[in-house]
Amino acid sequence: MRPSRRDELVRKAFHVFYRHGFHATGMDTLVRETGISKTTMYNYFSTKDELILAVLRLRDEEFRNRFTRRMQQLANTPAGQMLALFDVLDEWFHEEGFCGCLFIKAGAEFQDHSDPIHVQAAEHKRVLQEQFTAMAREAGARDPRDLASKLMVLKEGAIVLAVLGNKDEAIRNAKGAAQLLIETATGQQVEAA
Amino acid sequence: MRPSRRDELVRKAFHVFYRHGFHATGMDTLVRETGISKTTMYNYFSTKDELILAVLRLRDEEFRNRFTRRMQQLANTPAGQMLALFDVLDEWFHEEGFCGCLFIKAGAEFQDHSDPIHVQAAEHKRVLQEQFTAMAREAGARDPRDLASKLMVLKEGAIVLAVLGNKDEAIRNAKGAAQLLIETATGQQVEAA
DNA sequence: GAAAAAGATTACCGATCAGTACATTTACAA
DNA sequence: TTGTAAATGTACTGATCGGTAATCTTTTTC
Repeated sequence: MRPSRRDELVRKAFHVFYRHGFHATGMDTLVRETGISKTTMYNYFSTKDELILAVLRLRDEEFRNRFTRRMQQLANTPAGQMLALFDVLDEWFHEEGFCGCLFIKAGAEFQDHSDPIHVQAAEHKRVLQEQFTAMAREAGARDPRDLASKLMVLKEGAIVLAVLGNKDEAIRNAKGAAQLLIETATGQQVEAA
Repeated sequence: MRPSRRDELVRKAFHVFYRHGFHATGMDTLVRETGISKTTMYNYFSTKDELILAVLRLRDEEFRNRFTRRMQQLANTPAGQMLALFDVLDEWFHEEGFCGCLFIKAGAEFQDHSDPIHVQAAEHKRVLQEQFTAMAREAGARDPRDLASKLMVLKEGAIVLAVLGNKDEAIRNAKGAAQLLIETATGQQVEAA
């Protein structure tokens, strides 16, 4: 049981689900796009939902790792790193193939709150918010959870409007609002990169 | 050609699409849920996509009417009315059957930017932002479009986190951030209702 | 080099997909 | 009362849905 083949499936399935949606993508489409036979898929995952869950888990880990690492690269101070979230978002928005947040899509397509896929999507947001809360605490915010939650609101809003509106306007306004919030919450000036 | 029957179809189709998604809802499901025969449906709309477009148009009009009217009811000053957006959102979040924004879902399920359904969803956000811009101008904001866009970001973010996280936390933080933004942009104090 | 594990191939299952054909019923207007 | 159009029920199309079974080929492992 090589893990590489399974990872390859999950990674390619992510791209198809991300671009075309979960319900709109059939297993036969995945066979065609990935070149992996259906038998092999169902050896690794007994249902389509389990494959989707595996895709969400992989994306969750990679997405959070990438964002936190890049935020730390772009600024020195904790407060600056929080603001840099919106520069990382900016980079992401302008990548080729960007079409929104996989977890927002998952939450939208699997609305039932008891559905494991919905739960997994919600979990991603919860963990991310906890990471932001830790950063806000480091930055000396009066109410770290409060600041982190407000930045989360700005982040999700920016993503939605990047898809349905103007990327640059969305990120500019989200970042502007974030700067005001961070400065108000920490009492320190933060320079926009 | 009575318009009431067609409206009834669109209205009931909205509820099913809203709750279960577009791709996940088949035309046979709509027949079962609405009690309207498939033949009648295809008399009014020649494709499923056209029905979806009609649903979006109806929802767009009713949603914007309701929100602007309720915002005006809840506050007297223009600035207060803008902040009241988040009280109206709060009411909406706690309605039975709330499960997010139909236009965010439409934009997520129909990702192609040239798809008429995606265009229609984006148009809803654009018109709403124009309405907010007019209100921000009335409220004396230095840069009305800037304030309106920032409030849009907060609104969309609150909706996403109301679905995938905690409704009360989302609305509390969005409103708190909005108050700071409105006061900064207009230079006047705004009381939270 | 042989056993065994993994993958591919192909064909298939019943159910559902969007959409259509057609004959029947309802409702309203002349 | 009759003519007409809207609305209906039923049955159907070919395609696709998620998932399975059996057979064959490749790769790994001892």
